[in-house]
Amino acid sequence: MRVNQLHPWPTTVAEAEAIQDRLRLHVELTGPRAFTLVAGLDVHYVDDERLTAAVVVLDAATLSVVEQVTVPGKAEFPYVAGLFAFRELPALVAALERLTVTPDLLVCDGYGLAHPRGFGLACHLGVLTGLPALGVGKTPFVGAHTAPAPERGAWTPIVLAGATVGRALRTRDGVKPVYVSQGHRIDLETAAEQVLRLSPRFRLPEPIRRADHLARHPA
DNA sequence: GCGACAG
DNA sequence: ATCTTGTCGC
Repeated sequence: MRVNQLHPWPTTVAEAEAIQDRLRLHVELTGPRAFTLVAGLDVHYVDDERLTAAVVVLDAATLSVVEQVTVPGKAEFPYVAGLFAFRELPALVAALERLTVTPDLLVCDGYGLAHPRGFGLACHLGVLTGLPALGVGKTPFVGAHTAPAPERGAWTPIVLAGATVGRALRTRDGVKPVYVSQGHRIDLETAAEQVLRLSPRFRLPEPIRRADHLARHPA
């Protein structure tokens, strides 16, 4: 698939934050409610410099693999919480560009709106590609929330500065929740619904599990 | 001011 | 992210 050209790459924290503040204005919080091709994205670090980006496209109805791609790369920015996307974005974009199919939805490993400046990795990837995107975090990051009930499907809002920016969502009975937030062109209800539907068996959505596995064991 | 801080 | 054992439960 085709991805818009990357903006000039930041060298400093201030430049990176300025890019987030500018691109944030392009985020759309509503979009399609159903999808046919869902992509999971993840990165595995070989060492402090080198990494492997993986994208796996699944049939949304059957969860079977339609296409998968890995791309070697390097971390393009130091790790700074809140600027995490700048490490992995170039490699993830390169992987997306190698896809012969265009997914309907990007399921990203990390946050979207639930971010200090409201522009996490899922928003960034969504805006660059123009595709609906959502973020799934494994640990709480920003905002306040209470623990959801222990049953699969239970959820509580994540609130930041008085606004709801995501949901703590239980995808398995008695297992730690995941943290869902909107990336681009999707509403929160749909994002949470998709994460639950894509996680029929394990805590993490199948697209992310597949991408994680592929990134660790490149083809 | 200090510590904590998505992956 | 990663370094890491055994243990419990499906």
